[in-house]
Amino acid sequence: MPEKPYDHTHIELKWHERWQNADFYKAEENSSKPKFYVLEMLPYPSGMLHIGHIRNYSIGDALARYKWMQGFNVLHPMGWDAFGLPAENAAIKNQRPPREWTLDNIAAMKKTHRRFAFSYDWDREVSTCEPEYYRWNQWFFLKMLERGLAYRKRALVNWCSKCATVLANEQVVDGCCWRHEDTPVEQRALEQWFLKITDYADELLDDMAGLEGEWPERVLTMQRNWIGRSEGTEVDFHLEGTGEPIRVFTTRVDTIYGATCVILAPEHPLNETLLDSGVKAQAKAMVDGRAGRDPGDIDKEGIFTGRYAVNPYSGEKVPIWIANFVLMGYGTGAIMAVPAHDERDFEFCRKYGIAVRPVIRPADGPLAIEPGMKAPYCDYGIVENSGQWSGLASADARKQMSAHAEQQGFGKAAITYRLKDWGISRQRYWGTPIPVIHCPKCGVVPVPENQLPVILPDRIEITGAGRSPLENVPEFVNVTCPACGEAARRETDTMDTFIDSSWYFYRYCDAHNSERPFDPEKIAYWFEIDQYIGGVEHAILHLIYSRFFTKMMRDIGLIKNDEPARRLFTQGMVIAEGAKMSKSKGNVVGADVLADQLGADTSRMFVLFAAPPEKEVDWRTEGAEGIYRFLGRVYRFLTRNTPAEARSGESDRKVLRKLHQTLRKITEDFETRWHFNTCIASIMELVNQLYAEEQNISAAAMQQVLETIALMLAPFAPYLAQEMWEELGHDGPVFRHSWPTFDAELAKEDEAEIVIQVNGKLRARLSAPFGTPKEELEARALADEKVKTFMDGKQIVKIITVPDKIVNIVVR
RNA sequence: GCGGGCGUGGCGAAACUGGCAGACGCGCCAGAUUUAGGUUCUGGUUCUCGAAAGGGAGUGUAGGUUCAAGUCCUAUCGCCCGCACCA
Repeated sequence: MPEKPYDHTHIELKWHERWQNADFYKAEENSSKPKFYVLEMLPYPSGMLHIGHIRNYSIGDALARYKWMQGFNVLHPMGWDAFGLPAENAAIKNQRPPREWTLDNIAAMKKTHRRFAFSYDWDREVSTCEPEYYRWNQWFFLKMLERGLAYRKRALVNWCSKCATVLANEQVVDGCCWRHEDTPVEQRALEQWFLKITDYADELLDDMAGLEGEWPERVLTMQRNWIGRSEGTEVDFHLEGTGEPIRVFTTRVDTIYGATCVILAPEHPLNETLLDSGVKAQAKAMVDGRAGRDPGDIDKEGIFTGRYAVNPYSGEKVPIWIANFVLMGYGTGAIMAVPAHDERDFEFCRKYGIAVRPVIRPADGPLAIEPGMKAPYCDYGIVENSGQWSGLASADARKQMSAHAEQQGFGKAAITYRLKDWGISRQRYWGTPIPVIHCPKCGVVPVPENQLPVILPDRIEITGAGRSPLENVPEFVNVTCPACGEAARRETDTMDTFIDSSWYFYRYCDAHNSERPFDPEKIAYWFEIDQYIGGVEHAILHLIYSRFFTKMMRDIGLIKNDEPARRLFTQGMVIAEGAKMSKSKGNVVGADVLADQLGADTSRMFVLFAAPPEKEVDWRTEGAEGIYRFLGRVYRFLTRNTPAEARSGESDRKVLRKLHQTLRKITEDFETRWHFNTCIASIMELVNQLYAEEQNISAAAMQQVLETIALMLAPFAPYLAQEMWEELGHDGPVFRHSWPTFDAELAKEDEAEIVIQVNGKLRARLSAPFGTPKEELEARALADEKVKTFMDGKQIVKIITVPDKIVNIVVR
């Protein structure tokens, strides 16, 4: 048969239309099948088409198709995309989300998402921009409010002047906004809504033990650090004169006899009364000087307050300082400085001439007192010069001294977390409105459940003035109080969109439920997620929030699982122009162009071929032609060999062996490593061999090989695979066909190739049947002419033989 | 400073359990087809000595273990990521 040229545009358009119009790929759920849940992408309002996600698409996509062909029920949030239609498709490609939030852009976005949510044929979709999704976000909020898990307080918050909104701690990167990396975050005092994620700090930490081995170690470590649990003691020093307590937190109460001053954070509340106005200004300057700077670059600075505090253990009077290295956000915002045993305290006290007094000695040495010491001394050992605790080991002293503080009422053992409650108030237009009403008489009143969802007004003006644009919409703001009926104001803050992503994957299981967020029975069927795929960049934001939400939903009785995802895979990012490809940077052009020029199959497969999925890749398109060429080679080979011609078949054995070896490699890789780059390489090898043996393959073998190639390509290049499937005389979707099984016997080589080494260097090879005895292999090796020349005049010391593999002759 | 990871051709990479380093692709070189270019097909392509056969060296660097090391161990240099005055 004459071959046809590979016309990707024709093929992709043809199947695009067929897939869109028919209910070709309608989800099919069968309780007798195993389930498999792939999640690889967050439904950010603007995230759908994001190039940074092309790797997710490709990985999760290929995996989902494979699992589907294996006979699993697959729930895949991208709906039909999972079964063929890539996001880079022309039909939706122009709906790139707007970068600047103008009214027009928001209108466009709503349109995009409406279309996205309703246009495809899979009934599990959900869009976080939809009113129904607002309803359930708000419903969760009210549940948390009932349980005291949501609360409002005036707090110093992170503020990005470019976003004109508040940011969560997790959204502050190097002191700057995560979306504007050059804009230092300011601190402002505002009334804010918080979720009490700290209630779950211990559980979030402890349950990580069960994720060990299933989640990347790196992610678990990051979460542990983020939660930052540390055990210590809270102790009240007393302000000299008034006796007012100054509570400090320390992990080393055993060193308290070495405390030579107390240091407060510059924003510590006590400063209000402690400092005169000149010093207050200096304290303010300290706070400002710290913003947006790398802690390593900031010199320690302090100011003596002129006041003193009394050590409750020793009764000693020590000076009170304020210093820029003490953080209000951690512990109590006040510390005792023990310069002899802490590096930072040491540096500070040396600078300001404050006494350094060791109280710990090594277990096997004396207490060293060197006036000119250059560094803090001996971490753990025996406590000395510490009243009744002298002579105890550090650890014992810590316990006993904590207990003492509690008995005497001036302190207690305490656990401190770095994790803070999650500030969710945003002054944006596009988040879920927080469903409460502020009534002058009744205070904060929740919106009754039957009035949900509170939806956003259409007519708004974006001011960027640092107040929610909703405040300028009277018909939104002015309401009557649900409790007393008097005039009241609606809350104008909206929720952090990380709320959406914290539970969206549950909603995928039951997207059209109008009674509840989802049906618990459906969740019980699908959850936990078997395999979650996402970028490392979510290690502490999304992946802590969603774990928190899961535990919260369990506690309100909706679900049974403690954790959202059993296994997590973090894929590498796509880097362009030295930076992570991201929608806020706008450096996301490449893949669209590539898909236009070479097609969706090529761009998808190219990304998979570039590197293993956990690795970062630099986005570059040189080399994409290689993939295009390969797909063309496959297609041309197919079309000139269908129907297959009658030929000798003398290469059948060889070709089928290669076929089954390839199939084995891909099958095993899908089960374990997902190194699709090598899968694709092995298909290329197979095709190269087909070209070489083309004239000697029988018709039956040809048909079998081509069908198997179509099936093997289906996860990677769905359009071409589908086209091949049709050319080979099959109806229906190629994904409906089960994944082919490899035959280990057919994959086996006839003979083993034995490598002959002399002193570890390759000198010859020979072929021998599998299982040839050692002695025979050695005899044949020694008889080899080449080997003889290298042994010439030397003594054989020993011979190491690994059957079917290697003979190493050691000579001297 | 603490924690994690990575260093392999001109480039992306492969080598999964210690057993042939560089699969596969890009790029480059040559040949065939073509009026030519492009496409396609075939062959070559780590470095180095050699006309060739063939030899030698080679996985950041220096040691070590082993019959055998890209892979294991020790030290060291470089790069990347995360955390960080966290008391």
